[in-house]
Amino acid sequence: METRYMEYANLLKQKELKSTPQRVAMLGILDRKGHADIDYIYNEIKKDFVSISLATVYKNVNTMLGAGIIQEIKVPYQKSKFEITKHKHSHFVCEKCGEVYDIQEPKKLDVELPEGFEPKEASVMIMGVCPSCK
Amino acid sequence: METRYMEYANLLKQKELKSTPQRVAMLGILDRKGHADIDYIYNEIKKDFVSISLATVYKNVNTMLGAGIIQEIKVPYQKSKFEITKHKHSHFVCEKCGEVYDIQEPKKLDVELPEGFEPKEASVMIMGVCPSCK
DNA sequence: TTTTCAAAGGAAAAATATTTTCCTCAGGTT
DNA sequence: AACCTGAGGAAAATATTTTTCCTTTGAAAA
Repeated sequence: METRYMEYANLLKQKELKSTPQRVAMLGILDRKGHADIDYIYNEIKKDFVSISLATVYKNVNTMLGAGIIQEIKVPYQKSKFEITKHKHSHFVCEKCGEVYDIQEPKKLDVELPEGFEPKEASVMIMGVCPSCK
Repeated sequence: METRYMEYANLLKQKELKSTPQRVAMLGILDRKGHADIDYIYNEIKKDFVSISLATVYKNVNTMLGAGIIQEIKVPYQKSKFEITKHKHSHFVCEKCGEVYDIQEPKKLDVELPEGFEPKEASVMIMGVCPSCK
């Protein structure tokens, strides 16, 4: 996965952020897990960076959110999860295990908006049971 | 609005919860505002119940959530808001003022789910600009 | 009505969660 | 190699939410 690390480093630099081992590791964790909350990221990264501070994880999450490198997903009944920004998509959340999955967004979505409402974008979330939990 | 208070009282009793003036007031605030976060509810209710504890607001929100009387709405970039449970609907969130509006849900929603995913329900949120902010 | 009792309210403390401060260190440029 | 700004770590400060403990009250029963 050497190449991946380089990708993350470049991604950070493109956004005018310093590429640090901690940030690269965080992106690696998010890439592998798909969707992770702060605690997951912190516990995972501690395996490689034993003395990393939780504050660093928070600070990097906020910085990378601000740069648009990652995005926050607010999930019902759970702490927010984060994912690396990619092509627009929707989410499926398993109500058994809580796992979040990316799914393709509906091709079209006709919502009836009252007069004067200007839609900019839509987000769709499906709750249900995932294959592993059936 | 006398009648409304009776409605709230009955609503609580139907769910086996004690009807207290504080709970009735909270429901009244939610009904009037539509969607409110903890701080809004607390600040509003303090006008009538000067010495109410923030803990009481939290406890009642959790209790009424558990009973299904109210529901939590996780809004991007904001603290969670709560609303009285009503017929199923979607939400429009104004990215300028943060206000949440109820809108009718899309008639149909065809999402392509990978094999093995069992959808139970969908939630749609539209971000955009509301009439007041245009 | 009065009595009764579990559940609710209030105050304060505790537990969680997140951000900030402050100082040292390191990434990336000169 | 030297420089400088931004990043990391530790700890403190804030913010948020829950719990504890004791008093009060809603509402059912007597």
